[in-house]
Amino acid sequence: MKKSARIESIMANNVSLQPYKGARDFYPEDKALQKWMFGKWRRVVELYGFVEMDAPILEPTDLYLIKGNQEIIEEQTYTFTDRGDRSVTIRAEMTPSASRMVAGKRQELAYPVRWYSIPNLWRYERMQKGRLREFWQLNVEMYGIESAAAELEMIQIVDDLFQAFKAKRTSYVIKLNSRVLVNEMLKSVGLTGESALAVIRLIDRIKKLSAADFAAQLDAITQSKETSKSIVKLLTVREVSELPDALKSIESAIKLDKLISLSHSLGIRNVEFDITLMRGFDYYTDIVFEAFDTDPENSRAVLGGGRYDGLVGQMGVEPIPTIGFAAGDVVFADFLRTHQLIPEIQLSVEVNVLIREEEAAAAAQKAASELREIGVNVAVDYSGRKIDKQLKAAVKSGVRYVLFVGSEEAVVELYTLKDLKTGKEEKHSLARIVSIVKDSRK
RNA sequence: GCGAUCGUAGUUCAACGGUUAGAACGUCGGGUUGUGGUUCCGAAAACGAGGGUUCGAUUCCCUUCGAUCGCCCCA
Repeated sequence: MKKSARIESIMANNVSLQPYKGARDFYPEDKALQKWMFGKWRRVVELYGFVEMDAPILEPTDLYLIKGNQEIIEEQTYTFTDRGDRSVTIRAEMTPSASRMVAGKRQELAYPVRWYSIPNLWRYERMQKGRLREFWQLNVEMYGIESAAAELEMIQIVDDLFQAFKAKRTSYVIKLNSRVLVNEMLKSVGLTGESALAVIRLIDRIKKLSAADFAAQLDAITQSKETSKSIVKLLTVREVSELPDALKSIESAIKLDKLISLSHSLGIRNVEFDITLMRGFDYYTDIVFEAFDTDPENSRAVLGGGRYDGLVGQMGVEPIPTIGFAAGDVVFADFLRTHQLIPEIQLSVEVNVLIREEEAAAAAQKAASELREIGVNVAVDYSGRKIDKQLKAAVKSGVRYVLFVGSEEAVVELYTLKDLKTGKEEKHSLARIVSIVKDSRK
């Protein structure tokens, strides 16, 4: 058999030890951190009755196209043709898959449906802080509730997600807005359709622009200094109550105001109205929200979402009111790091068995087996190195306990257990060792 | 897609248009030390890749790959 030129070239040059661009290798300590973070996410949403679901990592490209934005699909996703000549896309978000699944079983689901997932997603992007090509996302979606009770629950969950990591409320802020309100606001100054959309996209970037640049670009869209002026003035509003009467009396504005005051009364004081909050996609139908790190180090939204009542209906079935949000693992971890909320994380090995001399190998093996039977995670060092080397390696691995097994210990069935955290070591029976290790788990 | 900055042992850094590109920490082996520490001895280990200029390139130039940050976009 002949090797291809490509394989030969790869072998001559060695394969790269780097992970693919924008993707990460998860060494055990990285994976442990991820598991820890996801574990807390799961705990929070499950407390609210959300259940975990999942979907294929590959979907027909069509599924993503129904949302309309063809440009994004073409430029920002991994899309290719499979061997059966079908166009497929690696999932870049979870919402379409979840909507598809809801639509598919819409008659038999128990509403309200509360689903969550932590999928890995792929987007063909240029990297910058908080943005990679492969990332994980906590997706939380509730189907079938039209009232603002759903919005309030989402805000509570968002807050709890931060609270679960002991974040201070001064370190993050939850911003709220309404797309209906924004549309009405633009309509009130005579903007609709394309130009309204253009203004929305411009407002979305307002924090990146100087006041002069913003005004200039706004003028270019509105073609009227008067209109621009009114918009700029409206954008300075900080409270719903400061809006003009015609705007603050619309249903969405009232709902927004109520949501904010209810959140405050629940102790979530860091919820605020932000009329410049837009979110990139156009499918939001009313309330939108985002949570930000108050440290300017992390400028991207930690999470974001809103109400998109139209999405399930786009699968060709009756529409189902839906609200949801997603939190990215990269930005969330950045937030935790910035505020020093990541503790030292233990790997899953609990005991390292060190063998004093070759003759004790069988005894060590037996001790390890007995511990495993009772559910203790045990690794045995078979290297045959001197005991100090074995101990050093154990320390380096981060394991909490080491168990010394030599021929003498094997005879009396008392082993020396050393707690590497406290430095204490004592001789114990295996039964006693099990209870010590289990106690240490808390 | 565009722009800026940057690529030297595992890591953090050094040097240099010209012999074997240095160090620290880390790693591995060994000695001392009762089992992490101390200390001593020894070893492995790098110019991201490909072109070009040059007598000679790790150094200068180009391309490419990668990293970081920003723009665009951000589901």
